[in-house]
Amino acid sequence: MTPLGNTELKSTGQRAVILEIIRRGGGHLDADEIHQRARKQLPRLSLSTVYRVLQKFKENGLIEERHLDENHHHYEISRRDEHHHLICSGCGKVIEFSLPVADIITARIPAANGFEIKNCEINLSGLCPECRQKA
Amino acid sequence: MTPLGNTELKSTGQRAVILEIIRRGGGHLDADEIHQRARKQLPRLSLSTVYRVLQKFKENGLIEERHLDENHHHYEISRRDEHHHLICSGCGKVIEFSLPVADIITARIPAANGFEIKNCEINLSGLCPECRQKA
DNA sequence: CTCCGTGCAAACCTTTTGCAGCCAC
DNA sequence: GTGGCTGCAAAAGGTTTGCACGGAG
Repeated sequence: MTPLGNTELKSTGQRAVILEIIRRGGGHLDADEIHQRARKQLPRLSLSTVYRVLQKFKENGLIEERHLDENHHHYEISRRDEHHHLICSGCGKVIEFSLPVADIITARIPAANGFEIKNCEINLSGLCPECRQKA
Repeated sequence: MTPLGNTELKSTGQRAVILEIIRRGGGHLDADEIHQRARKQLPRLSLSTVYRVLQKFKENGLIEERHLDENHHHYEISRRDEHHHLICSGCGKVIEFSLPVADIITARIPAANGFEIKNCEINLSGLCPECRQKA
């Protein structure tokens, strides 16, 4: 098999399946969901392999780890744009949006002067219009 | 003993000690650190009590839960202003700053229209000027 | 042939829960 | 006196690790 992306990772069936699932997953799958979906094709795939593969993918920049809630890690394919997620605590709907938060902070916060922001993640939750109406 | 704040919580020695530790803690203690510090005054205090007290304090708005890293919950005394944390991954230094992110998003993101943002937390990490120089 | 990758089981760590006794109100 | 609070121990849930085997390069 050909290598995964431009990485030095060995290309295996498990990795191909997992990467494809993440790609198709719309971006908000946790390890357990990935495992369950992957098992349909690879019934003997173990959860620890999923975790190890996710770790490797992350190290190699193929995917990014998100923390949409405080209990799980979620994974999505790496993208260029800085984007964030707004989650409805009523129905679980996820709204994605772009906002250069790091730039805004650098520009507006004197205390952040000279600080090199490497990682920026926003966790937002609230109620979407539909759920507000119900409440 | 007098009630804690204006809440309906029963006032106990354990709660007073824990609240005082959080107050003095500069705002970034996790449950285990709180437990260890509290034990100096209450050697028999159990970790589960710490968790239960934190839960109660949170429900009653006395403290807020933060997620400065993905592995632990951190706690700080509730404040009025929307403020966030910039963490140096080199030395662990925490820079606090105010920024009405929720307002910025509401104003700039059409997709967020009608969404009621209840909770907003930013996780930022990077390198402070000193650590940048060392690297 | 050599390592890296994998499955399995067990360990780990933070957080939660069940239960019996205790204390603030 | 009663219901909430506490300590202890055990469980839960997500994630990591040790080990021996197997497969990619």
